[in-house]
Amino acid sequence: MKPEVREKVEAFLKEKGLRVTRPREMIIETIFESEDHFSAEELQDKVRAVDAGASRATVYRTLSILVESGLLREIDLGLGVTYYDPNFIDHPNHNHLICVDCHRVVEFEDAHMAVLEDCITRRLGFSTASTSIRIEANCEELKQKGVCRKGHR
Amino acid sequence: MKPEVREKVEAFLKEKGLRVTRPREMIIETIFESEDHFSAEELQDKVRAVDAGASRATVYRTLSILVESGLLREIDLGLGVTYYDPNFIDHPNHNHLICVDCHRVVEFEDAHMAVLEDCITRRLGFSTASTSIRIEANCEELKQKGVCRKGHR
DNA sequence: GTTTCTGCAAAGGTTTTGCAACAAA
DNA sequence: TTTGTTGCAAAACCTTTGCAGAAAC
Repeated sequence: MKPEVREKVEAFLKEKGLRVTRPREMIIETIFESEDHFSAEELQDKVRAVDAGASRATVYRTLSILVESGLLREIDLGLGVTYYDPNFIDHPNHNHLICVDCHRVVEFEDAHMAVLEDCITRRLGFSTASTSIRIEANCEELKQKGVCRKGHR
Repeated sequence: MKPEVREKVEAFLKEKGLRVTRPREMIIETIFESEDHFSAEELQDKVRAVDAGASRATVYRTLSILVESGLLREIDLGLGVTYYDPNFIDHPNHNHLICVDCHRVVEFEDAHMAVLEDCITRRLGFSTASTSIRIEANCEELKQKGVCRKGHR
């Protein structure tokens, strides 16, 4: 876990008066030790691998707390399960491109996009306090060579 | 149902050799007689209101067929239920702005956005065959006046 | 010692599916 | 008549919740 992330997480726990329990600690550690997106189930499997684990209920409850605090963000990859993104602490303005072929997710930041997004949003009568852009696309590699790095499909 | 929509839907049914049954007819008619987004449950309620209705299973099965055919698109409004958008036949390139405050959904098309989206997508190694952009935003009206037209929250 | 948290198991809600009866072509 | 479709009910899924025991502070 990066120092600045650890700092924010610890500050958050202290501020909210949340108790530092073993399951909670393990879950938070596991989430922020990687930049990968994950589902609740994937998280639980990871936690179980390094420790006694935590119950499904505790996993969901901890996720819920972190999302509410803004440290973690829910993202929809169109797979019918909620995924979570731990990278918003480091990159508050990133967006996602989701490959509909291989389900690969690529994070990107683009200043032009941010400006344009802001224009459009205002024009429609909204403010940009909390926007997120998701692009669904097709894998060029798959289209041309019939395969893609992730190997799905 | 607009003529061009009816044309495409009928062509699709014929091409796939799908039978024109009463429930199927009613469901398709109901979907495309309005431009509203809807959930499976909302659709079933609407169908039930004008006719004997159709079972939940048939509603879901018909939705599934239409989505597969490209006549209807699933959209995620972040409400935990799948919503459907019947407007892609008329406006294949529109995008959605979703108000996280009132859940209002605004459709928009923007040429600059389309170009930029294409640039970013290519730069990342993907093709733009099937992209969609979703902007989450806050309602300006709600922020300033404490209410918004939809009345939620 | 309080207060919060955990785990379990049950419940909740949406979507899918197996199967026998039924209807379209 | 043949083949595809329907409806029902059950199952499958993911996620949430009530509650009693356990753990943090």
